[in-house]
Amino acid sequence: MTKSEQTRSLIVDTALRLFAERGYDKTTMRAIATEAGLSVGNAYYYFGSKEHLIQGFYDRIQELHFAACAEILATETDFETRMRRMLLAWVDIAEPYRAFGAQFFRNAADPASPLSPFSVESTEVRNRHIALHSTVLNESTAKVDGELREVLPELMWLYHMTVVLYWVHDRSPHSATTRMLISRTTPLIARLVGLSRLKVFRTITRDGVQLFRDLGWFPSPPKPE
Amino acid sequence: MTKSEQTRSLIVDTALRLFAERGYDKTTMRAIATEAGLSVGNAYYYFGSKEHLIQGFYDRIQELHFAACAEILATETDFETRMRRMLLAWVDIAEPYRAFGAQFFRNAADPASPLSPFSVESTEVRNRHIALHSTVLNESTAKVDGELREVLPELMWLYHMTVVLYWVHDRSPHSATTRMLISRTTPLIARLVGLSRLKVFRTITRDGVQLFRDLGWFPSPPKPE
DNA sequence: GCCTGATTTTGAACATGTTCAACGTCTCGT
DNA sequence: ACGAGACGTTGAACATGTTCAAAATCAGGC
Repeated sequence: MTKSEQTRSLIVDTALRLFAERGYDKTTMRAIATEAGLSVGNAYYYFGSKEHLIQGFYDRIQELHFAACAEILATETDFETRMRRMLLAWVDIAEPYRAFGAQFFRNAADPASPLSPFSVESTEVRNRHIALHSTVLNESTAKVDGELREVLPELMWLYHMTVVLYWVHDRSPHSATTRMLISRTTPLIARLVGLSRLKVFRTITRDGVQLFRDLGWFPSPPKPE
Repeated sequence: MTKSEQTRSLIVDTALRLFAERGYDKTTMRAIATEAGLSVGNAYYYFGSKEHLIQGFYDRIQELHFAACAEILATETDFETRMRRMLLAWVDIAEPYRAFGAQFFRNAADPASPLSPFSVESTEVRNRHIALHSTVLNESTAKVDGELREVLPELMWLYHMTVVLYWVHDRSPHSATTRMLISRTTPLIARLVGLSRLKVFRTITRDGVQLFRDLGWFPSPPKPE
């Protein structure tokens, strides 16, 4: 690890600690710089803005989530169970950050922000996450309509994002309500996915998949600066 | 209209004009105050923050949208057509604000913000909007499963919010992609709603509706200050 | 008309994210 | 070892949302 990488880590560590202690808004760039033992300007040399520090939060969560999923996905084969446990694991991991996690999504919802899950800058993280959903699906025993199968991981990711949106609004202890949402929607989804092969559904499934394809991703993701 | 109301209107008018001219971020509170012919502090006497000015934007859009829908809903009886035209009317009306509309949703996504469509402060606007969706449904010829019918307007509103989320990311000319999304999802939804009465669907519909009810609205909406 | 309290208005001061010109340090070819 | 250019660092200055004590204005009672 180079000196420069060390400094980056140091800044992210300090920032996340302070965010956890006082919340995002209450943590000033001056405080972060001071705590990390460098000047304000120097922090800006490494991170273009305060928002960019949040990327460290995302990366950390994703890393922990992937590790937690490895166990689950190695032993479980039922589609619904895999998906449910994968999502619940995410909630477990994100739990400590919930208090100030909401602050982050203010930026995430801004299409112009590089932190938006739909942004070009997030492509790599997003694709890695979609790949995780692929694994959940492909190594399961689920029987899925052929056409749907191809886009299903992306749809599952969108479903995950919806759960996250719900989660940031969730004030219940231990994110209980979000957990309920997950435990009760995954069976519904699994059933719908199963039904996708029925004749009555065939045409509607096909139309839906075709529309999703025609839209590509989001209409025209923000250009990289 | 009292003097005080006039001043409020004046501020909102000035702000919206400047937002449209230069965008949200580029418009400073100082500029708004100067243009409106008052002091910065005075603007803060009427609006708690810059964000609060955005409420004026929402109100204006809703008013125009309701007016536009009146015509449509008076003549058309087909459910899918009513819903589609209602949504397309929204896009028409919001079009001029699209360039900076995205900025607004940064706040809307923050659960702590009174501007969030899910917030307690937005209850009235939200209910009025849900009532509009009720009208779209109830005065149409659509045949819907009884249980589903009760919650469908709320679900339609959530669908509308999803379209709006898509719209803020849309960079295509004349919001063409969003329009395509609308024109092609409404038939799917209408078909699904129709299918809701089929036997295969009955149980899944019932479970979905029950879950929606159990969740209440969002888990625990932010308390009013 | 004048007093009193409420309402409204002011602008300077403050907090904080961000920029930038200047300066230091490190690397590497000669 | 030296010079040059790249890389890293600094802190003061800037921009802008927000606050607040003071002043101005207004409304109503006498």
